[in-house]
Amino acid sequence: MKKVTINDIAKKLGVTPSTISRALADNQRVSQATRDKVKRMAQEMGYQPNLMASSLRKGKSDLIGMIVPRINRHFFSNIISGVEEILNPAGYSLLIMQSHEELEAEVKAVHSLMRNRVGGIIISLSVETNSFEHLQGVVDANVPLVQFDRVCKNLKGPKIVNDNITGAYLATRHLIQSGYKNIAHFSGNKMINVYGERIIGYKKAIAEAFGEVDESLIMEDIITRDSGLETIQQVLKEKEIDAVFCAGDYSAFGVFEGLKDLKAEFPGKFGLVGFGNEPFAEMLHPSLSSIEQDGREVGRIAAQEMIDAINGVLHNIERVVPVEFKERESSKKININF
Amino acid sequence: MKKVTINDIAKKLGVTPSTISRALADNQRVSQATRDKVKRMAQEMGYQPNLMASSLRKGKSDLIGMIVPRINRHFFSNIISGVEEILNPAGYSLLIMQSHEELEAEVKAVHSLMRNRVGGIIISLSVETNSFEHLQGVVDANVPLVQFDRVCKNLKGPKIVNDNITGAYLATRHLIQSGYKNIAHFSGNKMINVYGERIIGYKKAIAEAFGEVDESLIMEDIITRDSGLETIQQVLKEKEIDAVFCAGDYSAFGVFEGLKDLKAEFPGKFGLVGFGNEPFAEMLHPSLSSIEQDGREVGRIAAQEMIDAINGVLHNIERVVPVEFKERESSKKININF
DNA sequence: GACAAAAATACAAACGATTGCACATAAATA
DNA sequence: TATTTATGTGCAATCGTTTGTATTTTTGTC
Repeated sequence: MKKVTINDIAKKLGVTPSTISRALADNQRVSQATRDKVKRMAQEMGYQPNLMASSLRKGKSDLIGMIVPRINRHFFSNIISGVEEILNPAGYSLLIMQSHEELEAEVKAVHSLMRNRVGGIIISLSVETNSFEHLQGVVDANVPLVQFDRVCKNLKGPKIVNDNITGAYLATRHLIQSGYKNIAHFSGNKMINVYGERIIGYKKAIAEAFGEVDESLIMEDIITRDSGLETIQQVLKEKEIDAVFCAGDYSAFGVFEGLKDLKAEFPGKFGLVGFGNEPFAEMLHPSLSSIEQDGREVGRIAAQEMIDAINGVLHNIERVVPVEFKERESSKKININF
Repeated sequence: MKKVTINDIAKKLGVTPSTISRALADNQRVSQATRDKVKRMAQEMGYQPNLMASSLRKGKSDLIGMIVPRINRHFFSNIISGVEEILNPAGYSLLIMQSHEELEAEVKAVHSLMRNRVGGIIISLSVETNSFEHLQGVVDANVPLVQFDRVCKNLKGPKIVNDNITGAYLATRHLIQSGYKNIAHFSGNKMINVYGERIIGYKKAIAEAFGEVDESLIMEDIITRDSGLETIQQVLKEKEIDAVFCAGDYSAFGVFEGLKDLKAEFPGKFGLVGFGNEPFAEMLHPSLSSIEQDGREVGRIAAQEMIDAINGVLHNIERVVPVEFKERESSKKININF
């Protein structure tokens, strides 16, 4: 029941462990005949290399750490799939941790990954993350750090982000073209790149159409369903708005619920667009217009950047992945009743 | 930039590495004074233990492998969270892999985890899995194997499953109590425990109410949205049914779409219940009745069983986690029009 | 102050693989 | 035949910890 090692094979074949090691690695220094013999025997004995020993000796592991806010977000689970798609065939395995949007958990996760001597870390920051020593530590330890989606520009290394500006611009422009005039934007914390960029896109579209932007229509820290619901209820009492562009689908759903509760004429008199295109977006009635982010592609690029970095080519660039506007019922043309 | 090891600390403090090792492990054999001194120095030097070296020496790792069909299923991502909740504080990390419902990927994942010398494997089988050598290999290698949800009864070790029979029974009984008489069941592959059990629950409720079961109303291999949609369209042409109990929410959503397309009077003349309570279930209009599975709890139990197994107490039992029926609009009382 | 018992630390061998260097055999050249 | 040059293997150290055993130091007792 004991695990078979390279030494067991060596003994069986009457050669030394070093020959076995080389044979299995297809090293030219051992003859083809021996290589075949060794491989056959390894197979037969059910040998599985001990990657811990190997990594320890080689000083690098084939484990890649990945930290995401939560894995049950459509976008993040797609990214994970994209990363796996590239990394697994290349012989790497993923050590996945969730930060649950908390800085403390993120710091712990980073340390845990470092203790496990991962070959690199792929991360999307938690909303809480406002200090970066834990990540600077990764960089300083010479462990490749690839960031995606929610990134910190001050940290060296590749950053893969969505085209948030264009996405927000398209969403807002579409609402404008549908006839809506007073479009609010429910955003997140604008210090976080993704939300900051979406605000820029929103403003660009508004400015283009109406000349100036009413800053009071931009509301921060509304990314959950509950806050979306509460805010729309509040806002409709105070302001004259006829559409909302939400920086996330969950808050958009909160708005959606609020509108239904208030028996608003929606869609038709009120427009709504989300961001992220969660699976439920198209299932709603009316279906929710949203911005689709290509998570798989983000993941694939992140993985490729990681492999490059491991091989010594660390690109200090930001790669922008295009997004797509999904037009659905929630933002359809305004009903003009004379 | 070099990683600091216990040898570095030892040299700095003028003691041997073994003392450092013991001090950090709070071993009684080293004096309290030395322990404090060592810990302070370790902290100061930014020491992070090399878990690969440690695992190699100890012959066991703190990495736990986890294989799920897909992480973007609400149920599975909840389970992962539940597992993390128990395992992370206990000092273990999760190596997560997806089988994407394919046997080949599952086998590869198992081998990859074994090469990484994980301390144990927590798995839910792919739908394709009909041979079990890869898992028998895990058991034979004395690596704890904890199964959940989709399990193989022939493999030794803990199995954590939902109360599928009761869930299906409740769902079906509710449709009956709502006045529906011809209730079809869209199932999966009945060789898989979860689907087989749901069929049993369905039959039990039907038999209890109507005396006998019309086997032709049980349709297999319908777990995707597309197959749900196609099947309902087909079935409604051929049979007189007024309700469907689906073994999953995705197929239920397919049925949902089909009913809308056909402009069926739904709900009211047609009842529908799903299984799994995906987040979208309550967002639909009409909202979808479903069976809520407590994924977190399943995960917590699986993790606890894993810890027990690692500590030498491998329970060869099946633990059944209760489910909850979520009554919503899609299964509301039938409209009787005289 | 001598001596046993207890406490603290040191020594050294593992864990399983990798790899620079040395060594042997065989083939090629002088 | 002697000598060089490939070619294939073996030797032994190493990666960073852990841990059984040996050794030293401290403490306590008479």
